[in-house]
Amino acid sequence: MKRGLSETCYRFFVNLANPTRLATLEQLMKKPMSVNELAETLEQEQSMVSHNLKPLLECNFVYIKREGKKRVYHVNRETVGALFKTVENHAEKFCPTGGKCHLKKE
Amino acid sequence: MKRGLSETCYRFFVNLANPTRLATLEQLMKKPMSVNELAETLEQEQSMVSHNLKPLLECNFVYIKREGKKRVYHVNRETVGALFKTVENHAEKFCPTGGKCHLKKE
DNA sequence: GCTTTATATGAATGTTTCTACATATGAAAA
DNA sequence: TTTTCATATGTAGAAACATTCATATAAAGC
Repeated sequence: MKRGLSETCYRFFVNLANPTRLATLEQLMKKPMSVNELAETLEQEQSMVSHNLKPLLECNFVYIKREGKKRVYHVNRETVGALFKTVENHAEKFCPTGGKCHLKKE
Repeated sequence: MKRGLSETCYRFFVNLANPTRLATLEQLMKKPMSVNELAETLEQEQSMVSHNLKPLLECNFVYIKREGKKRVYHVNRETVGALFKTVENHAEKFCPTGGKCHLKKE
């Protein structure tokens, strides 16, 4: 198959196409957090959060700063901010349901 | 799990996290095309292209204009252009491999 | 050096998603 | 109104992913 930019895009979007990782990014947009803080906030197990932080880190959607024993995760605002803005705009303008189309699934 | 905007984002990104669909969008950024034209360009089967156009259509990443017997697909430039720009920028600035990290997989 | 705390990793399981092939639909042309 | 062209849909098997629980690592404080 012909692949240009889209080959780069693929890993990028695969990484984002996960509810835990998206929720993680969303929380980190509010403020930087440690793994356990994230686990509490997201109401997920710590191992789950760790597993999902790994690919986010590899693609530099997040980065770490050590603080004592903790590893505080920060979001890459430039990229993630732009993405979220694009999604919001798209949902507003192009989704008749205002981005709630996933509810169809039920 | 806590979900806000990220719930909207999820379907959005799941839709994009597919090589055929991304390649489709990439080609449609060059020019509008019919299904068979896309199939040829992408070197994929027509049924495969159709299958993958469906979710893109549902989320309004693309839209159709009839032309005779053909259904010509157009890309939503506002959204897809913004996304591709964000990915390109991210790859340039934040990916040490220039977005070629997927090659690691081999 | 030992213990504790914080985080990461491994592996098994179940679920989702992709792909391919076969077939159906539907509009236009004849 | 039959044929043909263009596209869409159904479905089964394979592949990829997510999730969970168990366990490993690694740094900090003692």
